[in-house]
Amino acid sequence: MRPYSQVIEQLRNAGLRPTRQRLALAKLLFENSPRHVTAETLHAEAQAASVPVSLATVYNTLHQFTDAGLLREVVIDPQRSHFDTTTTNHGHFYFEETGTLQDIPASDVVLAKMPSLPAGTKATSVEVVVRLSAN
Amino acid sequence: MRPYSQVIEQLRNAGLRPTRQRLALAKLLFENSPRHVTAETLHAEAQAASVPVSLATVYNTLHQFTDAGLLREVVIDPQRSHFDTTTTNHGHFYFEETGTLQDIPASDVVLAKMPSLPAGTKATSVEVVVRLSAN
DNA sequence: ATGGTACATTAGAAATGATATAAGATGTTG
DNA sequence: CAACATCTTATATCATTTCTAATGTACCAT
Repeated sequence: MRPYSQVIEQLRNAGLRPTRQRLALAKLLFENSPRHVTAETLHAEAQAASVPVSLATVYNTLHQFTDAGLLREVVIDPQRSHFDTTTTNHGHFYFEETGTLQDIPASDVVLAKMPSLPAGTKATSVEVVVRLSAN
Repeated sequence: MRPYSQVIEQLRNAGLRPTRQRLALAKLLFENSPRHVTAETLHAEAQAASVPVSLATVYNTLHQFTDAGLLREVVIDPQRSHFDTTTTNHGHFYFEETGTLQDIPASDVVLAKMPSLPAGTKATSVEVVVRLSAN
């Protein structure tokens, strides 16, 4: 059994070597997928799991995974970047008090129609963001 | 004719004095509304218009206007915050190459239904973001 | 397999850049 | 004029990026 053969394959396709750090972070990310992390929270998790990895490497890895299509960056928090293991278009709830994210079930977000795009452009993502505060 | 009576009124309602700087920034913002700015671009505009105002004041003013409901903060760019003179819920195109924003006509963004919210929360905004790259 | 070489990757520290804060100077209101 | 808000400049903060030396990895030839 080779639990990461798929991730390894995707890393190779992206020209990324399957290093110890990348595999450890991939394990944390995808073993409990779907989930959302920030560089800080993932770094803290790695430390807690006794995976020695520097914060700079966490940042690099998150961006490399994003470029490789394994993650999606979610820009929703003015303070920090979030990353999502679900890479298909979908919406998010953002809890303003806690700064955490939650996926909106795809069935709950239905765009009646796709807006017509400016000439010469193509859409790289379509996202619906609902900001929430305590009631 | 008092071109800013409305803005002055709204500032007063928010407990903000209509100072020279605030009125000058309001003029830049709302005279060519609807529009989008960042702290940097608005500061540069003020300088160009010979309105001496510090960058710190621009930041403060943008947030005060946002709290007063005159502006809306748009979180869409991992690098900086954008502010929009249109405060009602609406969508944005984000041009990844240039980092600029453009409103999506409201008629073009129609949510088939509002997602059901987690218990104990209320939505403070609903936004649709379409990221664009060159075709 | 083994050793070697080129190159990718990592870590830690330092740099960067947007934004926030502090303290003193200035403006505004009553 | 007194009380207080606002502005400015400089400084602080914090997330993120960059730099550089050390280390790891892949590929090649033996």
